[in-house]
Amino acid sequence: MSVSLLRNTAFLPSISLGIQTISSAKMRRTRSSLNQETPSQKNPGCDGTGGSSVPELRVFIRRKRVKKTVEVIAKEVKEESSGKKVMLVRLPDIEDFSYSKDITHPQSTPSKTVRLTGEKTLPQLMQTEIKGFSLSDPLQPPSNWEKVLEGIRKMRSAEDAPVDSMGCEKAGSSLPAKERRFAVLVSSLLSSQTKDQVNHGAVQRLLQNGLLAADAIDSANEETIKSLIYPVGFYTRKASNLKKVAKICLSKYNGDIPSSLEELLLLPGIGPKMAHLVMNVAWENVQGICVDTHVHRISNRLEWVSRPGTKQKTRTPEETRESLQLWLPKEEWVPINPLLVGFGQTICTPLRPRCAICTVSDLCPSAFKEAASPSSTPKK
DNA sequence: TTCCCGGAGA
DNA sequence: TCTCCAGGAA
Repeated sequence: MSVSLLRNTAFLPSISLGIQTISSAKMRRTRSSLNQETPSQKNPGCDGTGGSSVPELRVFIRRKRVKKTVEVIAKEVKEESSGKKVMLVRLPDIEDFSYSKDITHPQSTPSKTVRLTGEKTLPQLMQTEIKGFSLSDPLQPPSNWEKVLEGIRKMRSAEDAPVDSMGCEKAGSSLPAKERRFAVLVSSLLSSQTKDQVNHGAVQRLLQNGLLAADAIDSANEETIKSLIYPVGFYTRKASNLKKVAKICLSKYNGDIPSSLEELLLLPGIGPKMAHLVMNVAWENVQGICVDTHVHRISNRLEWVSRPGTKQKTRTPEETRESLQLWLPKEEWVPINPLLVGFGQTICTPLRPRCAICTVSDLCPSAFKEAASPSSTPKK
């Protein structure tokens, strides 16, 4: 729930804050590492309830890329007319506001997106924030990220990786819009856990056999589909998923594909990575960064992402996506995937990365920390 | 966390 | 011959 809220509000003009509870000890560490006074220290007379029952929250404002650690000075639980219980918290120096957090589902604790319940407009909130908190500690993008990206771009333009020519965005590019979208969906479904060249061949065979449309797949024999898509990874399961997806597209979307992230995720065999890819490519609607294993690995090696409130590496591609989206400018959300995938296939490989031939190794915190490849030439 | 599949590369 | 890759599902 919090995730979809976050997605829906992150780039709208509505006021949306990310808040996560962190422990007092962690908070103290954060503070001392930043060597700064807290807002409550500046304003000790606040009428907070104090005591250990008041959680400390980390607050950041997405649109301004500002992150500050503050203490909550008051907390109360209110029940709304709908029956939903909401925790209202008050933050120091922003006394006009309260922030609410849905506590009806207490199991979803680590990271919350909450809505402002006050009546201030966004510019007014910004003024308050800027007045209340110094901007000396904004949620900064990682240092030199633009240099790193530029360096990777240059390395990538110098050679070809499989992703350059075989990506799913090429699927059915000559088809009418609806068929093209379905082709993108099929290509995405098949391409997961599969070398791109293999996937490309499978999509071509489906196309040549007139099986790149929902109705055709729905009426086709599963064994036929299976033999056509072989040897993509997990072809048995994918043939079965393809049939199910075709049936759903036919019955619910008139042969077209779902146009929202949430509906795409309901399709069997479509997870977060592919759902974002399909939104980007088929609908040209960027809902989030398409994070696969390469983007996940490289973002962590560069220390571009971390688990919320910590410096630890992210553990899943989804965590990486959320962390990356906090600072990466939206115009980079689409290009970052092919860029890092290609880089990850040729140079920043999972095993024995080729740091010796990487031109941004001097900017990479992880350079030369893993066993290097005996060969200095990248594989194709 | 483990399994799924087939191919690539150590 | 063995290990690794790759994303989703259970």
